Amino acid sequence: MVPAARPTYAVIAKTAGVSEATVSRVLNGDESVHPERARRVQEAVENLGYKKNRVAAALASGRSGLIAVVIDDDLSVFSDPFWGTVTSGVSRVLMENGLQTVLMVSPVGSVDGGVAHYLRSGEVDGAIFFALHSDVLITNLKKLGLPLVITGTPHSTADIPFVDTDNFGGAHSATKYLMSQGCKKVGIITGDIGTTAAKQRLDGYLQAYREGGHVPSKGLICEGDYSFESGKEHTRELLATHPDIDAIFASNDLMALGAIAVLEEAGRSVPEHVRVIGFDDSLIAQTSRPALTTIRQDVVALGEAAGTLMIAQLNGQDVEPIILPTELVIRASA
Amino acid sequence: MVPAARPTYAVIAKTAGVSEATVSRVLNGDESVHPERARRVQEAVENLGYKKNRVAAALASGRSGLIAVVIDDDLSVFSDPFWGTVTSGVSRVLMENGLQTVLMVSPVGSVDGGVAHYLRSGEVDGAIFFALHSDVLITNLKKLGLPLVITGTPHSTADIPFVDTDNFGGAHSATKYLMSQGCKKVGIITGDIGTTAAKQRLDGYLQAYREGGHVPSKGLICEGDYSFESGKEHTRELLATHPDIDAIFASNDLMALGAIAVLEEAGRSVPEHVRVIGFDDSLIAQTSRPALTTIRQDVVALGEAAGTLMIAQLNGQDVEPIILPTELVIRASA
DNA sequence: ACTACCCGCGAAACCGCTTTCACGAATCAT
DNA sequence: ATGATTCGTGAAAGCGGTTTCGCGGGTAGT
Repeated sequence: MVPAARPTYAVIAKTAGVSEATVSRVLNGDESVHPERARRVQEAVENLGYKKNRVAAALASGRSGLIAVVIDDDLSVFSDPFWGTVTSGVSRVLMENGLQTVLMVSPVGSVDGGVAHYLRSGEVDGAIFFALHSDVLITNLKKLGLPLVITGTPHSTADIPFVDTDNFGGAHSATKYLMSQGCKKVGIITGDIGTTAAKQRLDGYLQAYREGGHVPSKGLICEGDYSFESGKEHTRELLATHPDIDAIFASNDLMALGAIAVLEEAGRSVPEHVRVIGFDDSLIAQTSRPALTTIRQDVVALGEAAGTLMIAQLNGQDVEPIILPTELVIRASA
Repeated sequence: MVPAARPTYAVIAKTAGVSEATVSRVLNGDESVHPERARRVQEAVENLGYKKNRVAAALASGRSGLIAVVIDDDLSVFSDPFWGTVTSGVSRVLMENGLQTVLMVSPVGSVDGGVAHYLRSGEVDGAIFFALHSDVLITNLKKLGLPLVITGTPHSTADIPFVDTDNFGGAHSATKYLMSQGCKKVGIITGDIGTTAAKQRLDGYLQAYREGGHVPSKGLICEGDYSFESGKEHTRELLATHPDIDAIFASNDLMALGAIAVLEEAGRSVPEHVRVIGFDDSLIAQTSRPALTTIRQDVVALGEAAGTLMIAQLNGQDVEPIILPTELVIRASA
C-alpha cells in the first residue's frame, strides 16, 4: 500500500465544503472568514493531518521562510565555540517564529561570490551576518531591500541593524577594575584591529586609562589576533619592554591564558605580580588555573537578539541596534 | 527605475530561440540537446545574468536542495564547540554540491515534535542527526524513505548510515599508552553511558586492561557527564577509594582538566604522581598547564564525512558507515 | 522503397499554494 | 425605496520551473 499522499488544498477544500481560497485564508489567519466555515476548515485540517507545503507557499507568495546565517570561514569558525553558540541562539528564536535557519559557511569576501549570488537570488527572506572585515557586500545587499542584521558592529554605521556586546564598556570596566586594584602599568593585547570589536575594546581601555589621569605608553598596546600563541608572544614582548608591568588586559580569554602561561614561565605569579583579565567568559576561563577573571558576554543572548531584530524587520517595524551589557566576573587571576 | 526583474525561462527561451523545455534541459545537464542550441542557451544565460529560482525548481521537481542538520538542544549545544565544528564541516561539503544546510536546534525527543513534522513534510531532501539518546525517531523517519545520516553511532545499528570517531580504538590506545608508561591503576571517568560514544570508550579501556592481563576493579570506573565539575567530582572519589591510583583516563578533555585540578589540589602532581589523558584534543587541551595528553579526533572531518554520506545517498549509492581514526597526542600530562 | 525506430525538441500539463478580481448578498445612507 | 458600500467568498490566474507526451524527420532494417 502506498502511503497516503499528503493532502492538498483541493481535498481540504472539498471535505470542508469551501473553496481553496478560503482554506488559504484560514490557514494564513485572515480574520475575514466566517467563524463557522473557518472551524470546518480547521477540522478538516486536523482530521487529514494536513501540513502545508512550504515550498509551494514560498513560490506563490515570494516568501521562503528561510533566513540565512552567513559565517565567513576565513576566520576561526572551527575551534571557536562563539559562532556556533550565537547561531543556536539565532536558530531558536527564528524557529519560534516559524522561520528556518540556513547556514552558509563560506568565504564571504567577494561581492560576487556564491553567497552573494544566493542571497540576491531571493531564496531567503533575510540574512544575518557575522562580523566582517568589509562592509561593501552589506551595503550592496542592503540596496536590494533584503532585511539584514549584523552580529558585531559594522564599520560604517550606515543604519544597518546590528547587535553587539558592549565591547567598549566591558573593556572600560576591566581596565578600571585593574586600576582600582592598584595596578599602574596595564598592558593590553588587542584582537585584530581590523575588527570593530577589537577597536572598541581598545578604546574602552584607553578611556579608562585617561580617566585615571594617565596615558598608556605606546608600548603597552599590542595587537594580537585572538589566538593562544599571540597571547604568549605579546606577553613576552610586554615583559621585555616593560619589566615593571603589573597587569594585562587581553581582548579574549584565549590570549589571557597565553599571557598567564608566559608570565608563570617567567616566574611572575598571577595575580600576585601581574594581574590578568580576559574577555568572553568562555569555558576556558572557568577551567584554567588560576581561574580567569574576565568580562562576561552573553553569547546566546546575542544570537537571540539578532533573531529578534530580524523578525522585527520582517514585520516591517523600525529597528534600533541592540547593545548587550557585559559583566565583570572576578575569579582568581585579577 | 525599477531594478530589472530577474529573468525567467520565458525570456531565456526567447532570446535563445528555443523552448522553455530545452532551457530546462540545458540547465540540468541533459546531454541530449544539440550542442549548438545548448551553446545559445548558455550564452543567453550569461548575458542576462540568469540565476535559477530554486524555490520554483523545488516545487516542480520535489527536490528542495535543503538538508536539515538536527541538533538536540537538550545537550550541551551551547559552550561545546564540537557541534558547531561538525556542522561547519557538513555545511561546506553540502555547499560544494549545491545543497544548503538548514539548522534545526530544537528538543528532538518527541516523534511528533516540530522537528519531526518538518522533516516529514518533505521540505528537506535529507537529514543529518547528531547523537541521540533514542533511535525511535530515526527508525520512524527512515520508513519515510528520507535519506538520513547519524553523527555518532546509533544504538541499534539497524543499517542507518552513520559516521563516528573510532571511540573504542582511541580509548584503547590511550589506556595502552598509560600502561606502557608503567601505570598499574588506571581509573576512567566516562561520559554519560546513555551515549554510545561513552560506552565505546569504556569498552576500549576495558579491552586494553584485559590485554594487560588484569581486570580493573569496579571502583576505578566512574560515570561522569562530560562536564568540568563531574571530572572534579569523580577524581575526588577515585582519590578516596584508590589512594594509590596512578593514572586517569577521562572521556573528554574537559573532565581531564577537572581531574588535573583536583589532583594538584590534593598534592599529586601531574604527570609525576598521576598521569592524566583526555579525549578530543580540543583547544583547552593545548592551553592547559600541564598541556594535556589526549586522543585527537578530527571533528571537521567528521562533519565532512557526514556530508559525503548524505550526498552519496542522494545519488542513490549504497553507503557504509564511516569510522574515523584517532591519534594519540602526547603532551605533558601523561 | 517501405516500415520500424530512434532522437531531438516543443506544447502543455503540472507542482501546491497565494492573491487578485469580481460577484451576489447584506448593510448603510439618503 | 434606491443607489452606494461593504463584506464574505469562489473562480481563476499566476509563481517559475520540471516533466510527460507526442510529433516530425532522419536512420536503420529487410
